[in-house]
Amino acid sequence: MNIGEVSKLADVNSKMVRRYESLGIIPKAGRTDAGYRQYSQNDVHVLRFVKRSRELGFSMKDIKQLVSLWKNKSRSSVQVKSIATKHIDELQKKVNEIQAMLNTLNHLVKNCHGDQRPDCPILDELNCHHE
Amino acid sequence: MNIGEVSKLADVNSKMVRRYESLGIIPKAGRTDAGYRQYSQNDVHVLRFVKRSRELGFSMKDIKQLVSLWKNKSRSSVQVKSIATKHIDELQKKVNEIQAMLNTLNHLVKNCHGDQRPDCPILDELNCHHE
DNA sequence: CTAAACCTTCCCTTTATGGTAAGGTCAATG
DNA sequence: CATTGACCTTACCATAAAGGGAAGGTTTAG
Repeated sequence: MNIGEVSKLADVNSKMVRRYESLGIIPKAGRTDAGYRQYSQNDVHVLRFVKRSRELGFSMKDIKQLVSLWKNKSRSSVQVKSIATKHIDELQKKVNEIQAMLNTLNHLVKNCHGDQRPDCPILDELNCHHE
Repeated sequence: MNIGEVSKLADVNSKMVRRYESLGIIPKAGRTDAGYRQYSQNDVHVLRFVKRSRELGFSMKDIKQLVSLWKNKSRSSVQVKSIATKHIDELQKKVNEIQAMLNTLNHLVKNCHGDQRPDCPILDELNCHHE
């Protein structure tokens, strides 16, 4: 099948299919005489794996490794687990950072009357009185 | 003072000082005959405001508006509040997304024995059995 | 044969933060 | 005076992920 069909079946934009190929995440597709990429049902399978990994926030770099491990039947699960654990740590760190911002912002917004008057605790805080 | 000093005082990389200028977040600095940018204590103040805003995760676009409102003494606090509220919504949405990823990932990792054996619930999940 | 639908590669855009290169300026020191 | 080192300038490149759009070749249906 052509790239358009594999793209539809895997629900991955064809632009991204080409990109995954250029990044080495999926193997280089065979070509017709005219240069059109050709795909099989198995490629749909791989692309869905990639898509699901992206939905879980894995980086392209991690996904490349995950696909490789997935294909390698003699892998050890500890390798996979360590990639996932590292990713969890990064996500947790990001959540903590954003949550800290939210705590501050929610506090500021609660104290801002939000009317036509110019005085504003939000700007006051940004103004770094505390430094 | 030169860009190096204002950069140190505001704790903003001089690269970023130039960038903020090019984005119109801070006014264009005056120049010496040799072309060196010149800054005053007030510029330190503005840069600290920008830095604090970045720490709270505001986008450059938002910060441009916030600085403008901050300087405009006839602003109404409702304008500031609406920028902050929109930002809170975006951050909250991001936290929810990441938290959903974390829930899934934590579950998967808990069920993966993580040893030398090849069978791995993490890869099984990514494999989209459920679709 | 032509027009639509599909494919190709290449460059551009976004967001924020920098690295690096190539070169001009300034101040201190020998 | 000349050199050296610290500082400044602009300009281009890189990151990460997902595409938009151009310019052009191919295929298929009418």
